[in-house]
Amino acid sequence: MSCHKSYITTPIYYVNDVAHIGHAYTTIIADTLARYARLIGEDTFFLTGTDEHGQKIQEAAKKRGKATQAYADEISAKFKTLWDEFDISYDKFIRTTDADHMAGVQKAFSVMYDKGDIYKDAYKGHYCISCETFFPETQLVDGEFCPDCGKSTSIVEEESYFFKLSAYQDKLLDWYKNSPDCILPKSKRNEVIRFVEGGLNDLSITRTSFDWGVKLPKSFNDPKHVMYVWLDALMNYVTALGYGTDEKNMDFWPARVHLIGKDILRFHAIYWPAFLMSLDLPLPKHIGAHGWWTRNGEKMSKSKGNVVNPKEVADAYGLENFRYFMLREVPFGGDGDFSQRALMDRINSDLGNDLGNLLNRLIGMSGKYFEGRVECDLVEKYYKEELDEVQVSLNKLEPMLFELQLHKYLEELWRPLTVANRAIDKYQPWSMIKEGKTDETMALNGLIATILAKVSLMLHAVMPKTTNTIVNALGFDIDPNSFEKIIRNGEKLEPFVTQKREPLFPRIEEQLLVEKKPEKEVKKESKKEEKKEPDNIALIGIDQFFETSLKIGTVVEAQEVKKSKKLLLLQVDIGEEKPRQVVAGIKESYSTEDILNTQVCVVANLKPAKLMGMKSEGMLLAAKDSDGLCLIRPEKPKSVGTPIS
RNA sequence: CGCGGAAUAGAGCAGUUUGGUAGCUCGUCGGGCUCAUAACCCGAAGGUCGUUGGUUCAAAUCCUUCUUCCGCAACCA
Repeated sequence: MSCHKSYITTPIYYVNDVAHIGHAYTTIIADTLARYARLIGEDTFFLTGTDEHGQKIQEAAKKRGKATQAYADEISAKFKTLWDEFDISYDKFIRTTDADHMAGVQKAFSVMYDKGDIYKDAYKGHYCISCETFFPETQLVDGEFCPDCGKSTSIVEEESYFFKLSAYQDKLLDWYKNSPDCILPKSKRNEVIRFVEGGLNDLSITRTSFDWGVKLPKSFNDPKHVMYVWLDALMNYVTALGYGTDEKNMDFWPARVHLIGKDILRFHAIYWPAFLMSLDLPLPKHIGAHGWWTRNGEKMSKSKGNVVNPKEVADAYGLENFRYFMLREVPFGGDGDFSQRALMDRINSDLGNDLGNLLNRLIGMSGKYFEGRVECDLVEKYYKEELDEVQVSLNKLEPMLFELQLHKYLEELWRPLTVANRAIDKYQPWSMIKEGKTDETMALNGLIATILAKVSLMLHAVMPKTTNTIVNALGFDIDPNSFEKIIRNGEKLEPFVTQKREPLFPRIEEQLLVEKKPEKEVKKESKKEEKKEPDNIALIGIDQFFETSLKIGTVVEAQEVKKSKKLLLLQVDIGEEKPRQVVAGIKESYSTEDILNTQVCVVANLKPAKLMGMKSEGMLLAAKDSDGLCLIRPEKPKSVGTPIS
């Protein structure tokens, strides 16, 4: 092995989320790699955990009337429990609220600062308080207003520490170019390269607007700052190994692979390596970004009620079957579709027919012809050709795994099963036994057993318990020792005796879970969810409501905005001298014909904003859910300029 | 013209670097077999390789036109 230490990570999951299939997918891929690494005898460290800092958590806890830490404890425990139920073999579950993590982050901050990569800036102007974001002069609307929310930006309001990300642009590009596999799949690497080539801005890495985070080291004597969530979160990958504290496991660094979802690619592929360079730490070998899961071809969303609950699926169909399905079904990096049909097909066809049934055939034949005895001594003598064919497939496997080509890995791993099933047909043991070819028949059973053993060993990382059940029937256990013997050294199986057993993968004839609820129920449910909202939103007085000027307007002109997916450029008459120009993000749901000469509700006293270079002097009221957007219109035509209240 | 990717059998995909008989999995149809979970094995049908033009003895592959889809960026007042 090229590296005898294997460090494998998942992201730390944000505790404001509920665990969904995406979390499960990342974690299962990582678990598979970790299990395989252990099986081949590598010293392995597998990390997962939770990200618990940030304003959102602080607010969420407050709303529920809980202490922030208590709230974080609660949700973090839910993730941990889920992974335990999912048989995830993590070596450490890190929490960003762990004392040694926080100490490590502070240490890193000092190191970066001493290196000159962090500077404090009183950032003159252009900080939007409500968006908590800085904007360069060029992006501001009319030289003052926030391009995001249109509110006035402030000049000296917020001070912040900055990380000199811009200084690492060339070094990052060198890394991408010199390490073709640093970001997988390759298409994502290209994306990152293009982005970095476009120029990097320095990164604001502290906040003063909330305090639920890691404080700066005491030596800075600057207590109002807490570290920004990405610096805090990303550092977990090394603090988990003892960075900045006992350094106990730092010899696992650099990571063999960071597994992530494609949504957080930029943080991992740009910020993280830059931080590491600043800390003079080596860079990870691979960053693997996987795609999304859809449900029956549709995007999953709460309002559609079609979110896949991984626990529910695992309970119904079997955890390891589900693992197999997720890894086999989609090419790494691509989006995958979850449907019970596809899952059932995989279980019945791949697992039941090809694998489980092969074990049954062996049990049947050995039972009928040899009272269950299976011996492998003569396998090579009679079936060399088949053994060689199997070996060709096995030899291809390992590189695929560490290149994250799990679907190809499993596809290739199934070839030996076909070799076995075909051999039975070809040599017809039921005829051989009648002809007195006892040795040949025994050897054929030995061949099947050998193939089952090898496939089980190579499948173990994906289906740990199931494969152990199989090899137990073949008289041994899966461990690094048996792996070494049977896979690496090609040793023969010891003689064993088979026993009848229930099929490993009973056929599934009907969907086990009730599919998507009827439309009406879904709507009810989403209404319920919406009802919850008011509890969380502060009440306002009527005066405050009247601060918003809403008016009826008629769209007198409408045209598409070129190069924009969402924007329409409208002229709306709201009873003033001239129609207002409004840039509305409704192109995906409304064409220019749909909206021309129709009436809409306009927010008339919004500060002007600039969108893709065009001035917008108002906004249209609309309701948006996952199915798209719907304008709010007067039920009957009203004269333009009519106030709404 | 912001950057990039993709379009191949009913479905999902490989093949394109380096032009030379279009392949895999599932599904469908036909046959075989009985050790086995209506499982297994063999065979067949099914594709003008998105569109236009070109280079070439020869194009899914190289160049060109257009169309559609998808990422990223931008943007959602």
